[in-house]
Amino acid sequence: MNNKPLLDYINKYVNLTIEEETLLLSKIVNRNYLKNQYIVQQGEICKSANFIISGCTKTFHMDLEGQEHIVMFSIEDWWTSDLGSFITQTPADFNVQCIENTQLIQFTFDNLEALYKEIPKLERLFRKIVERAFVASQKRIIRNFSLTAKERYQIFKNTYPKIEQRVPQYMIASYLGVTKEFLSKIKSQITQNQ
Amino acid sequence: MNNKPLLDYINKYVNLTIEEETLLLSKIVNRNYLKNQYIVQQGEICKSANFIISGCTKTFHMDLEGQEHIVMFSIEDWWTSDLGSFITQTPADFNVQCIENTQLIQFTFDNLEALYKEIPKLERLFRKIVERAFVASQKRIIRNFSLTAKERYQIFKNTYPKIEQRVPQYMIASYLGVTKEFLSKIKSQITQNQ
DNA sequence: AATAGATGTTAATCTAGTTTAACATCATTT
DNA sequence: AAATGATGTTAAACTAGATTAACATCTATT
Repeated sequence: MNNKPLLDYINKYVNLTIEEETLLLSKIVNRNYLKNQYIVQQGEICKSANFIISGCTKTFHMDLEGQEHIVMFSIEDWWTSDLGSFITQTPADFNVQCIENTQLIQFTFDNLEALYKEIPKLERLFRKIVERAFVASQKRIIRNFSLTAKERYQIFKNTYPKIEQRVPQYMIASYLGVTKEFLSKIKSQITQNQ
Repeated sequence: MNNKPLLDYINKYVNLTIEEETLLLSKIVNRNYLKNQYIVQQGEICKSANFIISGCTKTFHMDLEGQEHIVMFSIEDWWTSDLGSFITQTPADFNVQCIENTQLIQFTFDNLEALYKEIPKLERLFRKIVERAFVASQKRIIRNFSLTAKERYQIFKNTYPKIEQRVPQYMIASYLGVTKEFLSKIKSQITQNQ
């Protein structure tokens, strides 16, 4: 049970007393997933908000043609979930699947609601988490309509160099919203110009 | 000073005492904007969260080529702001401009922070507002990559019939992420098939 | 009522990104 | 070491949507 990364993370936003920490830890579940396992499946209600201790996940939507569209990769010290489904307790639009063996800490919806009542300042913490998720979502929309695929790739590479190393090219293509063939073309264009 | 729509709205999420209502009303500003005036300008820090009493606004990003990309229209009983800029108090990515004369209620960043301290349950209210904004943002991302322009137009028409009547076609094209010429083509395709 | 400016349509040409398909490379299993 | 499957590359033909440009319609102002 390695809960330190979570407590360190929370302490960046709000200060908990020892009693509050103990209460919080009593409401979480530590869980391990194997590579390729699903944490959330599209169509089911997302039952937990998950803080990653180790590993890597992809969050993707599968459209009516059966095509995967990745919206996010998550690694250590990040959250992963279908936050929209979790928040509204309605069927998920996204799948969250492990692309490495992944160890995480889960907050169920009911436990989190109970925690809000007992530790109101967590309301502030989760407001800030949702705010950050919202800002990231908005920035992604802007990038998608105002930049070319090549520009988006370069920003991705600079912003998440660790992730670029860690996940296969065809998943990065899906994240960027292009085919793997076109990403291959972009990469050869970039290496030719330097 | 017509503050009733705001109080009705808030009461759907949290119950305020008379004293809390009075305190809250002391921290807001009522303001009128004329058609074409800007509530937020890209590059400036967004100073207020705005609740619309009457009127209509568009929220758009201007890219490096000078092209407008509308991400949202807002009408009565909705919020309008560059929420990302407001939350983080960093330069706005978006412009918010009135497309009709617009009457709104403004919360400044500092006043809202003060209100959180004095009325902690407002933390819950604004968590929920941000959650809803986040969900809408995610749904828009999914629509943009999994649907064609024609499908997106039909969803827009069904979801916001009032707005479709109220704003010019070229703004709807910008919202959908296509040129006004292509939207015109889509519309003639639709009318031909019925 | 005439002019100007804002909005909408149609049609031809163009392009960023897709599709298909053939082949290359690498790791894992038998 | 051979076979299988997962990943990556290249190139040709194709398409959704953009661009350009000419014209139509509708206001609002003088």
